[in-house]
Amino acid sequence: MAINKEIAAIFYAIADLLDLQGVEWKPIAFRKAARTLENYSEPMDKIVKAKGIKGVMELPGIGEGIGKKIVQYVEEGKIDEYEELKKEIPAGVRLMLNVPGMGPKKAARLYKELKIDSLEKLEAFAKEGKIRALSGFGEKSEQDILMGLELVKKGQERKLMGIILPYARELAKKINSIPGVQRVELAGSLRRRRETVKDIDILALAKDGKKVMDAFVKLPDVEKVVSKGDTKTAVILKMGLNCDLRVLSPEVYGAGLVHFTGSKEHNVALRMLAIKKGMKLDEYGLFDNKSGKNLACKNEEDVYARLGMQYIPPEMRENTGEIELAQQKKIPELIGYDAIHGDLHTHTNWSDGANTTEEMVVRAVELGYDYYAITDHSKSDVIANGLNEKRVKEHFKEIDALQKKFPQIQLLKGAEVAILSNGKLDYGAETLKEMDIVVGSIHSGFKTPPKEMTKRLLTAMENEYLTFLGHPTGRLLNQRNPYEYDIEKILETAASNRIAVEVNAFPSRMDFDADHIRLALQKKVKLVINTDSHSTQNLDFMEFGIAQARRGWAKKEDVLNALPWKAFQREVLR
DNA sequence: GCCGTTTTCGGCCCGACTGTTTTCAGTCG
Ligand SMILES: Nc1nc2c(ncn2[C@H]2C[C@H](O)[C@@H](COP(=O)(O)OP(=O)(O)OP(=O)(O)O)O2)c(=O)[nH]1
Ligand SMILES: [Mg+2]
Ligand SMILES: [Mg+2]
Ligand SMILES: [Zn+2]
Repeated sequence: MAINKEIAAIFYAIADLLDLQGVEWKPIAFRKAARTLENYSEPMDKIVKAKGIKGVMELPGIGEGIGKKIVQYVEEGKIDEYEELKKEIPAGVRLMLNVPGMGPKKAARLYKELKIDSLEKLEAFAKEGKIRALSGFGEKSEQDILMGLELVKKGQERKLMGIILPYARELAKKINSIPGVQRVELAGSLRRRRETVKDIDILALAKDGKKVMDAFVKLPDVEKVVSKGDTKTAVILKMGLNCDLRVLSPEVYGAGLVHFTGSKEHNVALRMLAIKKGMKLDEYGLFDNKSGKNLACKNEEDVYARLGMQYIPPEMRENTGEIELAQQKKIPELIGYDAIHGDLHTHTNWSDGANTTEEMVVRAVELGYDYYAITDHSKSDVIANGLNEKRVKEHFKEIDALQKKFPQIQLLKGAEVAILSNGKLDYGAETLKEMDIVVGSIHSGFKTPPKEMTKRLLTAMENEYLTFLGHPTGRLLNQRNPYEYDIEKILETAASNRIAVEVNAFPSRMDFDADHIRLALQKKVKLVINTDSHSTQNLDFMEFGIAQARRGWAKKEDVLNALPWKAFQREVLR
């Protein structure tokens, strides 16, 4: 897992360095391989050990050349070509690529012709007006570089989708009320519901693009205009993110939305498919090469259909096999956004939640849930004000009383029980047996070596009371890496012990991720989708968890809390 | 460097916007 990310990072670096050397095509190949590794949930060392180079060459975009490099990294912890490239090009030159507007061609020229090999030198040269001496560079280029350097210093990290989506919806409404705008859609990674987003991409349909753009850049949300045309405008928003607005004519809604939803890799794959079929695909339509006729542009369905494919839901558009599935008409019926009947991982102010149990239950009733589990922290999670056995009993008495008051919802007693370092659960059987839902979570010892961590989880999964593993990799987006263990082994055990795994919808968690979900489903492990709410507002996070499950190609049947109460009771509670 | 029911060689997505340009390369989405 971590090793895949390590190798991917090296491949991205190799791609950049080759780009700087003006090498053609190879950078694309290395980036494609890097992306394959990032999305692959089995660690490369395991594959190499089991099947050698043949094993890695089965993966898309990985052939003999790149395969050998993976094997070398697994065996020696380094890759020769990368070591060579690093000697040829100073690290600072690659960093210069982070400056917006600075690509490999410009960076290479600044390095070759002015010996600029660091961000500091770049700044100094720009300030002193020494860059304009180069043909093709001018005063404006120097200003752009200086402004770009400021952005690099700020260091923009990707933002949490769950935080940005509500804001983006509001912004979309404002754009929708610009005169002449007929329709607005969120696009890009937001529409695909990636767990993090770099920017907000919005598609607007209107006849007169220029008018819309003029009004758009005057919105109070806009801090600064980066570029502005009649059909494409990029701005920096006051809230800190960039926003790309694309305005297209309503007739090309479908082709435009396919294009602007992406992913890039999905688009490229679709376009190559079109080429094979004697057509051309862009944001204005799918065109027949011979007649030049626009064959499909109105709806997304039309575009896919004309390419011989089923409609592909946005959450699946990552070019990780969905195109082949759509060609075989085997796109799964993904779990719907209204399919969840109960939240199974929630907190109250008995531990570290902000609201009372009753306030949480009231909101759960409002959300229309059939059942609702209250799962506060266990005693070892002291910072989270975890409950000892005595307080658990008291809390459960309160829940019994609330059940009488709210007969329209089935309240489930539970706990998010710490999995201790020895793998034992934080409560004994006499406490656990009183519970309907037992969430097993790791909240300590994240750096435990993989072998021990695997054993720890296996021990926990021996516990007959365990219902599911909570936030199963423990990652915190932008903050903490996943803890490492043998995921395949754990999933196989989960399947045989009938223990589910969670898709945690909390915006900074979103854990499992899409690739782990797909692996879990391959192993016939059931999912539960929960908010891990610490307040009544948090209960609205459910849609993000469902999105994540859809990104992992989950169907309703794969998700335990998509079962209506009676079936849930029969199949899950014991 | 990868890949193949039209290819084992010769392709590899395609268009918008900008700056420095007299006709377009570079970057980006
Ligand atoms: N055909 C094509 N489409 C692209 C390319 N780059 C981007 N797009 C399309 C698909 C993207 O989803 C969409 C928005 O671009 P972004 O750079 O904002 O990427 P995206 O939103 O997918 O991810 P992000 O979270 O912003 O990094 O534009 C490209 O190189 N070719
Ligand atoms: Mg985007
Ligand atoms: Mg964008
Ligand atoms: Zn929790």
